[in-house]
Amino acid sequence: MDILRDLNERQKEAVQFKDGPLLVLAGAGSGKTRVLTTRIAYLIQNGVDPDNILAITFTNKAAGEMKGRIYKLIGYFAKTMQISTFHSFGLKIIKENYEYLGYDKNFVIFDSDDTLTIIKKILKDKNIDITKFNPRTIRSTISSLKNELESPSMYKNRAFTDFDKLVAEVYEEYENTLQKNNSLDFDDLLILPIKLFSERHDILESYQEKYKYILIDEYQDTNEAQYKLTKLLANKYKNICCVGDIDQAIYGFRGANYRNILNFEKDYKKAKIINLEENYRSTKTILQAANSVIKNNKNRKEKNLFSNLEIGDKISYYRASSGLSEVKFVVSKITELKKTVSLNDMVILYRTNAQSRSFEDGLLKANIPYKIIGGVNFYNRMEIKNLLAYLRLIHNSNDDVSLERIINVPKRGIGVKTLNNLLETSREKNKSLYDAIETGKELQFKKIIEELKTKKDTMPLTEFIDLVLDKSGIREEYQNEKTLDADIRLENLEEFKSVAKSFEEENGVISLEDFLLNVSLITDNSEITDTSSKNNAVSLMTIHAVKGLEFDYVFLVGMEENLFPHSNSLFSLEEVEEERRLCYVAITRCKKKLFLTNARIRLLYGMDQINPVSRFIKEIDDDLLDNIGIKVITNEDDNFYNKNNYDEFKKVDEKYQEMDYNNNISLNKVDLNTTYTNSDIKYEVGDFVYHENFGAGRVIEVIENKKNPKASLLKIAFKLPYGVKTLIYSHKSLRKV
DNA sequence: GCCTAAGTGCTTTTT
DNA sequence: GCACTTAGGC
Repeated sequence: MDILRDLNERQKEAVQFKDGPLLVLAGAGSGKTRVLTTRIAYLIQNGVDPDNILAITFTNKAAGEMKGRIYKLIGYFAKTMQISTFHSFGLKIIKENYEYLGYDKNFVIFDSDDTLTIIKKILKDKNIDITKFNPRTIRSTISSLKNELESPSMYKNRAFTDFDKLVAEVYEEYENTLQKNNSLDFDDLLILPIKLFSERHDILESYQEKYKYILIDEYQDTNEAQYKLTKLLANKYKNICCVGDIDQAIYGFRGANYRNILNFEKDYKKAKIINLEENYRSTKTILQAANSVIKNNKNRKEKNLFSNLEIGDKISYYRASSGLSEVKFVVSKITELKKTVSLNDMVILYRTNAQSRSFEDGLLKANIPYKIIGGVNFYNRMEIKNLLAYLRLIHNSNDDVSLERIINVPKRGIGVKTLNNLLETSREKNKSLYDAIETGKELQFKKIIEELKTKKDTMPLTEFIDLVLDKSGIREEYQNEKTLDADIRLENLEEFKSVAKSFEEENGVISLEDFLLNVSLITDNSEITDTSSKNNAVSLMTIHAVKGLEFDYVFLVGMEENLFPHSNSLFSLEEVEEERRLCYVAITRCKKKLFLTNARIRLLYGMDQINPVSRFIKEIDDDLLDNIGIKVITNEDDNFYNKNNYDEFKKVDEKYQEMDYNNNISLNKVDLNTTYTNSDIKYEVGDFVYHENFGAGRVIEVIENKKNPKASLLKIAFKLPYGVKTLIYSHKSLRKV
């Protein structure tokens, strides 16, 4: 079979390029995955041993998909090939070298929840006020440091502010705690292999020999650690093929650095570079919209992505009066579409997970099946985490974090006091909490675990899980409760068992150890949330989660300033540009028809927010947009709100909601007869104002300039998604409401 | 030690 | 709006 048959010239070139460094700059929808998979097949057809190929993707989903596609091309060989995410590849290396790295065989991986618990505990021990220093911020700072390969001692030398000094201390303590618990965090999965390779050249060389051909997907999203890891591995043979697109770099917040792409030529002399610029996915209209948005980024390389597909439909833009009416609009469109189109071809995309709920409600009411990808995690539910903690403790009795979690679950009368005593003893005797248990109710708990330990290797995993549920008393507790909530939790536990079962079916007999390690890798992002779905369902997900996928019909919702671009990003150009790339990713997922929506007022986190139209909408050429319903983006329209006081917003909105849904036209006739002038406005504390970028706000302080009253400043409180932000402004950028 | 009520702070995106 | 924490009564 001719695997090259359907490729264009550029794609062929990329596939056939054999030895040496190769960078493929692949625009959205240009057949990137196809090139990668075909290239792998081609290498194998031309004599490369599949065992010598390493392919790295970003998500488990992408890895799975790539495996499937290679399997289709070349069959059997695909099974043994190493196709995985950076993190699972790292885990593999660690498993093969745990002793050298100083871990016991039964090490476990802590997810971000566990690590947060550790950080909180360290802060408590140090008597640090948690309200002053946010544990999450500390955690993410430590994570960034780790990904930048900066050790606690290195960081100490350059920590000068109070916060930095604290982080340095906590970081050191945190690393000790992980070590003591015989555990790793996610970042360690990348760092430890690097450590291993840097210290042991012989080991590095054996891996270099094994992985003679390396392929990396989504290269623009690699961070320092990932970059370093690939560089080490590729250093000997330099058969490295990286694929990426700077315009789709959306993981800067996690330390990814798209400049790794720009530096490729410096890193690998005589690198071959191939541009893929023909888009096979989207209509001309959609592609043009995407291009007109992304061209506003200053930090990028100009490129010319084109489509030879039809012009297609215009993009529908709907500005709803409220969050609710935005939902109604989307649901009504889906209802209409589903008469002729499969629900599987539709997706609702949003910037933040919090936005999914209202769409869920709407779809539920309309009886439209949907599935949520990502979002509130199955593995994050209390009952699952508790069960996992049991399993982990059984597997690794040094795991203090898990022990603390479950020693009193279900209630055994072991409270704070007992636990503190136990902590004391464990510290004195330098033992793990588990080993420090000698008396009392704790001992009964220990006996349960001991008994389970002896049984763990005597039965299939699913049976063992049942045993844990019974012996621990978890099942009994929920059964006795007889509430809907408890029933759901029981169901979730059953669901967890079936996850274990499918692991067994896939891999044959699986040890508790392998199960735990595998589960922790999918822990933080699953696609299990699958509420009402059969085989036919609308997908809901964040834009981050949709990367790499495509849909005929895309609803991109919440196109408002503060939401998208997100309010946290507005203060830095770099971050706004990342938001813009995110928008580019969202638009380019769409094959046939794109819907953009937003709301004038929305209820978020319990408060009303009034946001301006997203700048990304304004960046799209007007003639590509088809405005449905009320007339939009005109100044008159925005002024409509500005002319009212805030309390009236809501009343007007209620009216709007009825009207714009049933009778769009009448809205244009609304005239409030209020005049508005820009000069000589006196502001007082309590006045409502409207700002171009931040939306509605309220004056909390007037800082007068007596000499020049017009230069007086105002302290304004804006209601942003997570509370109130105060900013100081001159009159100029504001309008009184 | 356990339970409840009240209070607080928060959520950008993910392996 | 929610999840998590804390205080105080039992």
